[in-house]
Amino acid sequence: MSSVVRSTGTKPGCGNCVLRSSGICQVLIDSGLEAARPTAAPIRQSAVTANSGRTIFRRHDPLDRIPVLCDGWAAVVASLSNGRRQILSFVLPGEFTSYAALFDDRHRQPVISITASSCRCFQAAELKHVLFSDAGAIGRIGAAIVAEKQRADRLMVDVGCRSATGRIACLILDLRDRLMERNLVQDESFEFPLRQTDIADATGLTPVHVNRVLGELRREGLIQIADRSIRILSLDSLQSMAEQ
Amino acid sequence: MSSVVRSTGTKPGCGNCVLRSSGICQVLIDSGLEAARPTAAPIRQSAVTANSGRTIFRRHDPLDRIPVLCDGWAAVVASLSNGRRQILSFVLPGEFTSYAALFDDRHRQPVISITASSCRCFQAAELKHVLFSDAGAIGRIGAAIVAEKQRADRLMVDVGCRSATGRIACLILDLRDRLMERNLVQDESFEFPLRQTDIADATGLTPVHVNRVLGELRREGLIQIADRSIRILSLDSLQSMAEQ
DNA sequence: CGTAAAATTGAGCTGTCTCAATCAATGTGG
DNA sequence: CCACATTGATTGAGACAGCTCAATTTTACG
Repeated sequence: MSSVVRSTGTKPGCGNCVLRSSGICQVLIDSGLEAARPTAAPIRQSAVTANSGRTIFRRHDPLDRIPVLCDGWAAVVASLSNGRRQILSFVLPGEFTSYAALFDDRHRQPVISITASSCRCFQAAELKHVLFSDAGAIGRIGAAIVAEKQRADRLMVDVGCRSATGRIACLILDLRDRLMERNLVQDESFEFPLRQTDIADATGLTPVHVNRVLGELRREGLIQIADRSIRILSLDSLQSMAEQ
Repeated sequence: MSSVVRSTGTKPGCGNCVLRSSGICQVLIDSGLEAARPTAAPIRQSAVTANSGRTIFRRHDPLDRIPVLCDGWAAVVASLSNGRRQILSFVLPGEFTSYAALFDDRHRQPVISITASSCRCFQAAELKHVLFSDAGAIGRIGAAIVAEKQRADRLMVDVGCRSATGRIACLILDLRDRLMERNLVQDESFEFPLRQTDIADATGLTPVHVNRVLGELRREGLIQIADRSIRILSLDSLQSMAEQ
């Protein structure tokens, strides 16, 4: 079972940390967690790293430290008694697992690592104090909460209303857009470490069916997947498939 | 298209308003919007009423006034270009359409009335000032945000992982639980004004199929629907159907 | 090089959808 | 107060998207 997680004390140790390039990051930086506030005492923090496919946080784990994903991809999942899983959201570098964490005292859903990943875990009380005492930060957090809500709504619409092809195309395009904001898309190509079972769990489909749809998209020359990354060969076509 | 809405100026005029019996209501009351704070200036507010099946708020309508549903049921919906609709949430008396409204400047999704309904619309700036300046209120709002998120996650899991019967059973049980908190369930019977198309749009199913499933549940003696209300005849059985 | 995990492919099945018709309930205007 | 119109519920028959089970190939990795 091994929620094998290695805590490295108070040394963050984010390797090629992309925190700086994200929206949240701006909130944290502007709030003075980083260089912008070198003289003030930094918020106490610890680090957590995990290999791929591990449980980083369990359901009901206390949220006295609020994690921000530094490196790697993670996912918030919910499991059902009938054995099925639903991926509620993918967490990209520089993101909170959910903004609800800022208002909660424990994780409501397990968080798993898609790739090897590392988090910074900020002392909850101190983080909230910094974030909520600055009007500018509150505004940015509000915007981020709204963005998270919109993403969740979009996923809901996808799974509720779209065909298998549409759901998968939407997922790819959604990830593309999010990574684009972070400058992690080059020439319509970006990291794509998801297993087909992950896609299945996120879209409410079967791994076998995901495979067939991806094969179809590949055969039609819309996408190319290799080496844990994807290239969109025909954005227009993919967007029109996403409508369905 | 008639987003036919009648604004009644600054007189609330909630008939048999159940605002007091809800969780949010407590926030508002405790924050001094009502009797608890009779001497201070009340937050300026207006009222909006709508017949059933109308658009109460359109996408992109400004959120300079934040609505709280006083009477009736409403729903937040998203429509797709392919003609399908997804109901993102049902709004019960005493609830915000979404807590994201507190951080946003306009409605992101249309809100429609399921039954004839009425809202109080609080001046956004004043409401936020009252809510965010009181530590106790912030705590309660945080709890409500978490609860809303959990409900959205649960819906996501339902639509992503469950059979048609499971989704419908979950929907019924979810509404029951929410109404129970407000003391609106008597003897396992409660108001249930949803059309079968509403259930279909909320569960990602077809109205025809919803009809067949409801018929099955009725024939098996689990539920009884009549007169816009429902009675759960066998809670245990319904809960076990909900697992699927 | 060997083993395990992931991807791929095939064949058959079924839950849900589509199309279409009928019936019941609820207004609505004359 | 009735004839009619409209909306919602119900039922049937057939189609198909996506699922299940199972085998095979490819990839990743120690």
